[in-house]
Amino acid sequence: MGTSNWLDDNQQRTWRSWLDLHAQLNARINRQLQAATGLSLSDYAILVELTPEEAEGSLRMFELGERLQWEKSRVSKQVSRMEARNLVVRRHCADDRRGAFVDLTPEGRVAIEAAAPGHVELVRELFFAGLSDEQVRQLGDFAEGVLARLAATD
Amino acid sequence: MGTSNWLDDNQQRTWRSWLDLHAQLNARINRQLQAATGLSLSDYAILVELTPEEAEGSLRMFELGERLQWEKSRVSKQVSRMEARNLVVRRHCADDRRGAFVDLTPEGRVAIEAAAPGHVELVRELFFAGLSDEQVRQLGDFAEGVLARLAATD
DNA sequence: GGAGGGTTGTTGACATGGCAACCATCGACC
DNA sequence: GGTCGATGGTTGCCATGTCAACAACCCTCC
Repeated sequence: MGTSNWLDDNQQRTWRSWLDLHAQLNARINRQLQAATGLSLSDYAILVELTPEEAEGSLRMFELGERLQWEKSRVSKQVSRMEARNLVVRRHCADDRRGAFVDLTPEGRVAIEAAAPGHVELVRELFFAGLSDEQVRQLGDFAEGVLARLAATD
Repeated sequence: MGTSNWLDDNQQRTWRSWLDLHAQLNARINRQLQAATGLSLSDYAILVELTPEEAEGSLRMFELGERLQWEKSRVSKQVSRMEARNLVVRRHCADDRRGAFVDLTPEGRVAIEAAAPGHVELVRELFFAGLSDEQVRQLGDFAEGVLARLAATD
């Protein structure tokens, strides 16, 4: 238990706007993405994981789960939905017969490449506007600090 | 369209950890709250709005919606769920026969008062740990800045 | 005084996410 | 080579949130 048992006004204000910020920003980005490309943020997240060169358009389910920090059931359902829309395909894994790969389809690649510029633009415009490199770094440090504490307390 | 069409490494890292942070922190806080008190974050949010003195334990539906920036259907359903658990009650509004008040019940007040300390403690521990007043202020300014931009672009 | 447009709130259909139970398989160890 | 705990993945159930349609009511303006 800390010294004081409450948040001071400053913290209160920051916490409130922080919560608010997340809700608003998320909603806005989701809507933009949905309207412009038909993708949800979750679709986008999966596709982003599958595009880097080292992934070669293919990852195991559990790898997706680890990278995104998603529950395995969430990954499974998300992939099912995306498979139904031809954005990805499941492929059996020879080494481990329980396992499954998720492959990016050509349609999936087209979709992410079409979606990325507008999405990134919006993020830059709303989130990074007017921040100096130094401020961006501080924000990143802060976020990583909290994440570290989250991981530490498990 | 900005000069560059992508995020630099610094921004990339910050954006990633920001997204991650939110997902993790939210999940953690929700679990703690749920486990310790049986309340969800949404329950908590509603109760918090109803407790300040100026509210006197009673607000109109639409006021709740405005303060929390929630869709009206979300408010409606959330209140229904909470009413079923005796945390709040709906009350007819005499002035406007379409309207409804939401009143905090004694059970609701007990619940929020029991939940608050542990919740706040966790927030302080995870989020504010090690931040100076000045850093807290900067964080708040940043959040409010983004919110202002969100509001401005509507 | 009533027509029309904006509010307030509810509902239903649907998409999403968490949790727990489950199945199949793997791998280590005896 | 069989047993057992851990791992990878799917499924069902439930809670939550969005959107669109609706119903009831308010208010303004003619």
